[in-house]
Amino acid sequence: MSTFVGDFVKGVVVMKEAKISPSVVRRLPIYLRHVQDLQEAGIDTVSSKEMGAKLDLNPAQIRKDLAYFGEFGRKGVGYEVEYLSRKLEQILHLDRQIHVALVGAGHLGIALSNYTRFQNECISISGLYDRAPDKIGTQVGQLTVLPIEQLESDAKTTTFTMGIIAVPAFAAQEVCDVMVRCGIHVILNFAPVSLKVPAYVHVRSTDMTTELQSLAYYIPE
Amino acid sequence: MSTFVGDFVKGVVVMKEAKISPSVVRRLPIYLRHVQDLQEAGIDTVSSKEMGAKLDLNPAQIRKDLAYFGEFGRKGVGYEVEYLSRKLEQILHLDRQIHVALVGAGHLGIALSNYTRFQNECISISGLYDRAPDKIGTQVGQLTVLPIEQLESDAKTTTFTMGIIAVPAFAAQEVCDVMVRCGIHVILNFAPVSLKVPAYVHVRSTDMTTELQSLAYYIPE
DNA sequence: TAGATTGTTAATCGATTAACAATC
DNA sequence: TAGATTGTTAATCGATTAACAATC
Repeated sequence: MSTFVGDFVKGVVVMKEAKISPSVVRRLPIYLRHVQDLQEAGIDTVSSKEMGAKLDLNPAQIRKDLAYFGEFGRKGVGYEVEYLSRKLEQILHLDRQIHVALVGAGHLGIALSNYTRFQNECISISGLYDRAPDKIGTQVGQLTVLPIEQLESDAKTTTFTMGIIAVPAFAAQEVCDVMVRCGIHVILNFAPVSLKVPAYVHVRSTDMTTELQSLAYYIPE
Repeated sequence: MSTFVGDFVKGVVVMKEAKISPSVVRRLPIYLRHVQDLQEAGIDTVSSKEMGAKLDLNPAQIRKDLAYFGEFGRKGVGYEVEYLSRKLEQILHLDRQIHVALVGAGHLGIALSNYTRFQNECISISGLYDRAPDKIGTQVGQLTVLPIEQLESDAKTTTFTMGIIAVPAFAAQEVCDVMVRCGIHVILNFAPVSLKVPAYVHVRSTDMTTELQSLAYYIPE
């Protein structure tokens, strides 16, 4: 059973799913990939113990994570691989096409657009934008780099559900604002700035420099 | 004052710095970047309150994080920007040259090697390796793609202190093993596998697909 | 039936935030 | 001096792990 919390909105009880913690959500794709691998290998049942050993995670944590979304396993048996895979896809919204708007056609942007093209069927970069005149019009895979001004009008015909920001720090907030105006409420930001967004927008920031610098801490003397 | 823990090794008291939590370490580069920005803007003092507002972090957290490493601030005044910047560089080992071995000259590898070249002075990709014969010998920036077999011998002349794995999942563990044999004890892994390493090796794994898929969870219905 | 494994509650561990004495 | 801000302890919050009844 999933956990529910009741909410009162203007006298009407609105049932809303309990907020799942970010740490749990970030593990879901790891589970998904693993059961997909198992599926390909023709294995049709897996226990939390086996998954834990392979993924280097605590079996109790895996069971607890999955149990937030339903009762997917069978006691004494484990999880049916195909069923779990399908359920995880549903939970992660990977059962539909996800159109991503990518702004920034520099090295990183190009790598990202090539990368996602090969890795995901359902997540695809559907628009690649930049500001630099020398980049606009160039071809990246099957995409043509478009002027950033065009994003807002494109968003009227293509339903972008995710945005990726791959521009320099100074331009990131502006790009972010455009995305929010376009109705993009989920954003992956590679610029080293903390973006200001309305509460309903979900931003994750990550950047190479921060990553490398924090790892440098662990270099032995 | 930094916190110390005493350890008994063969009857001799060895003072060892208390292990700093990963969450703290990951915030340090964010502080560093901010004070570097302030320095460039000619500002010479900053309070935890001001930093918190800008970086979207709790001021108490910033003070506590910094206090693990020493008393860097002045009560009633704040932190001296230049001093804090220098201290953070020391803590993160960014006061020395860091040679990175990058394995995998695909789109991601190329983007990374271009990226780090522009962003960091002290962290530099000093060797770029791949297995594919059609990639070996090609030029990426000022680097020539070398055969992966050469990494072990190169490691005898260049002291690689970090490794980046940008190869497909199936090849990642093997590359990781080579790095560990080369004395590389800090590894950033972009392949979607959980790598098995000896306890003294520090690995951080991140990958685009997992990142995008977990974000997809937040797409509104 | 006996062994295995889930779903879930309770216990533990770790990280964040609040509060405040010390002091610039 | 009065106001500001640190460093640090205590309180809170959240995430992980252990334990176990239920049951396949």
